[in-house]
Amino acid sequence: MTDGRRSSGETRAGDVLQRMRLDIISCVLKPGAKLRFESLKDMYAVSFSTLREALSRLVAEGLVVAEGQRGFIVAPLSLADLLDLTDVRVLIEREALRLAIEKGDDRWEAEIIGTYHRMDRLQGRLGHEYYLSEDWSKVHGEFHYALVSACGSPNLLEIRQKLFERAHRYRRMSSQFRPKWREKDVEHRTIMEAVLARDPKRAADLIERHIRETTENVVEHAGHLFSGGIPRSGADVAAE
Amino acid sequence: MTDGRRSSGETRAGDVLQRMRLDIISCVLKPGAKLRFESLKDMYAVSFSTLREALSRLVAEGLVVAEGQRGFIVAPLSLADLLDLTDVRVLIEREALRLAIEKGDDRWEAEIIGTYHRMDRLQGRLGHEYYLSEDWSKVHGEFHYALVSACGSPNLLEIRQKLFERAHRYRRMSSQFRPKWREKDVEHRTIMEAVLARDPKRAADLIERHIRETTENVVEHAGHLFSGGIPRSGADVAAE
DNA sequence: GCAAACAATAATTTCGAAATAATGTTCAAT
DNA sequence: ATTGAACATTATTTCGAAATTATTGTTTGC
Repeated sequence: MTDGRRSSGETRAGDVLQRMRLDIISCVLKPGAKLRFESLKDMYAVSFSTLREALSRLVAEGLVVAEGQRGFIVAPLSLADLLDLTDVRVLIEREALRLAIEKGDDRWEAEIIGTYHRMDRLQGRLGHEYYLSEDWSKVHGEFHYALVSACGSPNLLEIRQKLFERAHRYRRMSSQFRPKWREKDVEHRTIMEAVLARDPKRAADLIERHIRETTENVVEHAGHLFSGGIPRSGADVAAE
Repeated sequence: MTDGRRSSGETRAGDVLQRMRLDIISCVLKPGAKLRFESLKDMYAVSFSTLREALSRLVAEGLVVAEGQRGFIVAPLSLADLLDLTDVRVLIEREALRLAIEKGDDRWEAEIIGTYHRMDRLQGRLGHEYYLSEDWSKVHGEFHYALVSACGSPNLLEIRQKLFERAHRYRRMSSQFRPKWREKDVEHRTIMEAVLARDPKRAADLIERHIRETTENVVEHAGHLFSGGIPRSGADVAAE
């Protein structure tokens, strides 16, 4: 074993999978970028087959695209995909939140309050550009997960998680253009309050607005980064 | 190349993936069964790595479960999973159908009528045990896909497809106990009529009933095949 | 007789070389 | 100058052996 930090019970391929997923979500590996095996082999210090396994799983997650027999690329971002993703996320998040509010117990409430607190404090510590921090993104993700975690549906949670991760790449695009993140902060608190007050309709409406406003932010501030209405990869643009 | 039938542009791993998926869905590979590499290597005539890639993708699709460093098993079926799957499918199918009815054009209508016709004729040819036929299952799947295909959301369609395939394994369980498939036949026609009449509410209600009744059928006729009512994985049980 | 430690076996997981497909280049013919 | 075929190069895909890890069976000490 070359890396002692590998968590027990995990295969090396699973380990690389997680690391690559984070790198794609955080755009270290850029959308549309070609994934050459030689580079990746150095980057993650594993062999062809192990890489291939990780890439294959990422394909099924929608973060990587397999191009026939021409290798793999990081799944491109496009306006069309963002808009579609947003609609599907709204559907899933609303339902998951509704169910969680219906079924959640004390422990669930505590987890929400806890993650919100951590997110809030970290935010204060990081200052006004907190949204650029990967640490904050992590806690932010945990907060949103906590909200719906009590929905009782493993399938819904799994689908939600994959969509959330894909959406993070778009969020990151707009974060570089300093959007109105202060408003987002208030939204998180408002959502939490509605959820803890067990108001499913209000909570669902708030989470929908939360998601849609973020999307609008991306379209407004970073929409010009997309080639057009047509979903095209960065590689395609570079090739012109 | 050992197999000339490999479709162009496809990798061998992708080919094995498809074949394994069909074998799992049709329960040639039985739920919970251990997937030993030696057997699979003979069965699909490929090497370790190629198999591993196909298995990895199936893990991400939820048809196979990776057990730490103890290999792979076919994803087990359980009552809890069936019930959860049913609820999520209802959510997705309703929305997809609503959108399709809103956006569908003439070509979409024609495709629905066409697949229904094929399904109906094949059924007549196959006689009263048509539901055991894999050919019929294929057309049946195409009919249900046709209904929602015009929804305009690639993400929704992809999620729906994966859930549909997973559900097929449960449908198959009950089909061996001769459920009331004749009623299903009438339902398909009724659903089609509601869809073509562009009645989203009625169509969504019908598709929901269609899905839920099939689930109830499975629970009633084949529920005893599940280990217990409690949703627990083999790993959880072993850990106690 | 039982349990723990150890050895033997059988499985999975990883590796890097070999095969295969895609891409880029040269060069002749129009 | 442009096209296209043949060749060279580069990258991916596949393979099977080697390393690692789990499982089974055996022995040893209590």
